Amino acid sequence: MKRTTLKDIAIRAGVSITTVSNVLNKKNITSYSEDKKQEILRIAEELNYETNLAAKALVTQQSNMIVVLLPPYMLGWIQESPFYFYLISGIENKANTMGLDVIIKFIKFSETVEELLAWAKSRCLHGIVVVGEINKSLILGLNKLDIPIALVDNYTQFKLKNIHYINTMDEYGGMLAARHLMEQGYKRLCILTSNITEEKVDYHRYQGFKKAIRQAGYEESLVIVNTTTYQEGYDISYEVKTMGVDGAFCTSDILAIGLMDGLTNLGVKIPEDFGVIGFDNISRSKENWLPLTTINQDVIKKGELAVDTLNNEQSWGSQVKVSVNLIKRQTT
Amino acid sequence: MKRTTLKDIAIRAGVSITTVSNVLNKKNITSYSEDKKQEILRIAEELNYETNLAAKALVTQQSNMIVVLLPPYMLGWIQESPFYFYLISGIENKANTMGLDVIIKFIKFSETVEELLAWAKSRCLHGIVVVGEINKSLILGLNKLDIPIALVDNYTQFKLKNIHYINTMDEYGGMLAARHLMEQGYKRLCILTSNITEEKVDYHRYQGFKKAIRQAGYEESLVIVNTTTYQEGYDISYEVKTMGVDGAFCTSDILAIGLMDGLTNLGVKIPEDFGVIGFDNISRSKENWLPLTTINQDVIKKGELAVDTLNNEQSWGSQVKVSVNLIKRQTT
DNA sequence: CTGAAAGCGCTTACAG
DNA sequence: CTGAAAGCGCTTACAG
Repeated sequence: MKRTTLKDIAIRAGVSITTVSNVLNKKNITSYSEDKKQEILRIAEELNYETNLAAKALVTQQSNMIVVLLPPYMLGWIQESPFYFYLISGIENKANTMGLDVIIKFIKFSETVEELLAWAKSRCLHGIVVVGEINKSLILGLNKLDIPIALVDNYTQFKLKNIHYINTMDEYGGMLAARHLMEQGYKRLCILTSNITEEKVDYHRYQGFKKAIRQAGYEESLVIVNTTTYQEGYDISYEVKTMGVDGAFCTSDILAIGLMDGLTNLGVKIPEDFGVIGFDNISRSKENWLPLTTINQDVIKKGELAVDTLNNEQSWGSQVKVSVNLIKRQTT
Repeated sequence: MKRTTLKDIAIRAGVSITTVSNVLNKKNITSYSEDKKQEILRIAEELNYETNLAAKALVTQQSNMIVVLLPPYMLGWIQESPFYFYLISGIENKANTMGLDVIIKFIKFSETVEELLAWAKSRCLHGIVVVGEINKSLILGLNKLDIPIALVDNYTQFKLKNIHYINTMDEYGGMLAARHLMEQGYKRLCILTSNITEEKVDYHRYQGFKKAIRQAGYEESLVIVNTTTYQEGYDISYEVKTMGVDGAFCTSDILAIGLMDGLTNLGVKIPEDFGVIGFDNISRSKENWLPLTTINQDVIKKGELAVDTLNNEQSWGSQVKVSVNLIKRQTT
């Protein structure tokens, strides 16, 4: 079953390939008679014509594909929540409305920057969405390809052509969390976070939390975990219990749930004796034996925004920030 | 920055494009002198050459891309677990080792079969992986494209060229669940499942469960839920409690966890008074306030197998079945 | 207003 | 052993 080409249609319609291409691509072209246009459309339909996108890509130098690059640590994390799946669905959804397809690529630990760049180059991508923290030289390398890049949840500060940032109001979220805990009467607060360096999302959540606490004249304790996972939260619960604090802000929901299960197991009553608040509002935070108070962010929207900014030259080097809000449930 | 082409290399090396193409593509071609080969490779490297995959696709009629098609109901489900994200990572991982890229596509409710077929046709796909239940006419339509299709967790029975099935040993898993419940001393068992029709995964889990129960001379009760979600499990718990049963097999882990939280909330003691077993072994079943006994399946492997079978003409129309095993935790 | 022709970058018979 | 040439299916100046 050979596929129909423009030539087939042209022959059948008794016109040139140029004409067929024009009619098919430029919906409101006026230079052809309505009759001729209808006839060509009819034949295309009849012959079941579909553009060969590879051919189109070759001549236009544009593949109509974007790629979502997921850093290696992501595979360990998806275990924790379908969070990034939502992000991807947002990306895919928006991309589709723009006639773009999305390739998904999990970066392997064994993959070198060069290999990745070679790959990206060969695909003539329309854009790249990078999720989370990623090798800086990779960003710089990708940037040399001269195609738009959207960095989601990434706090590097490249003020470059083609580079866009999509973030959450992490700092504000941290403040909301601190204020809520204080409002609920908790007095000795701690924050559980992963290693904090300036370029991490958790750092900004921590900064907001700290500011609000200090403003109120309180002190905060800092607890560093390796990764913000259920297991880490659970395992650290004994330490937290013995610290003499009565409230905790965890930089991810799954960490908060682990902590809360651990504390409960140690006989700590939540929310009576101890308040817990998370961040993200993953579905599990609601669907849990004790629904979790958390900071909500719209991750699907983040995905959509990422695709949007790709074509927006105005936003080169600048950050788009998605808003957050507090969702009070039963752990505070 | 114009990209390097074969022509650029050919000129620099003083050979023909054909020669360059041959050297670059056929690693162990012998017809050229080692010196010349090295020289061409060196120049390619120096000029930072990368194949233009669009051009290659055009001439070979093959894009080196596969697509993962996710049915519309999937978006509601991912909420429940990162289960399908794992599947995709398995697919992506295997595909990458074969030099294939994977496009991800969430089918929208508003999308017609025709639109989908038109899209698939235009992309010159190397293969299609379909996840879950999907419109039969879509399968048939895709099949007309004459490219390999792997159906994962799909129980239709098309014995056609290019059609492959990847399933789990669902029936056997159901049997394991029933036997385990009985061994643990539970006597009046029920199964919670979504609507059971022959072409659904849950149907087969139910069949296995029923068989084992009947073999043992017991009777089973059947509880139908709309979707196998946490909320449904939680909401049905009162009904289950009043049914006079002392054990339940839920066809998904998340449903089991919902049921168990609901029952616990009603004062039912698990596992003392009531046993619960799930299916899938999602990460949450382990990382839970009360770890869930469940039937484990290797979903990453399923993804890898799906890609594998794509190129295997032997398996047209036949089913590959991934094994399962019981994981005893604290709910039985 | 319409179409012949060049060209996108590659692969692959085929001729020398 | 090597390369000129055709061709994959499309778009787009440009000429008539």
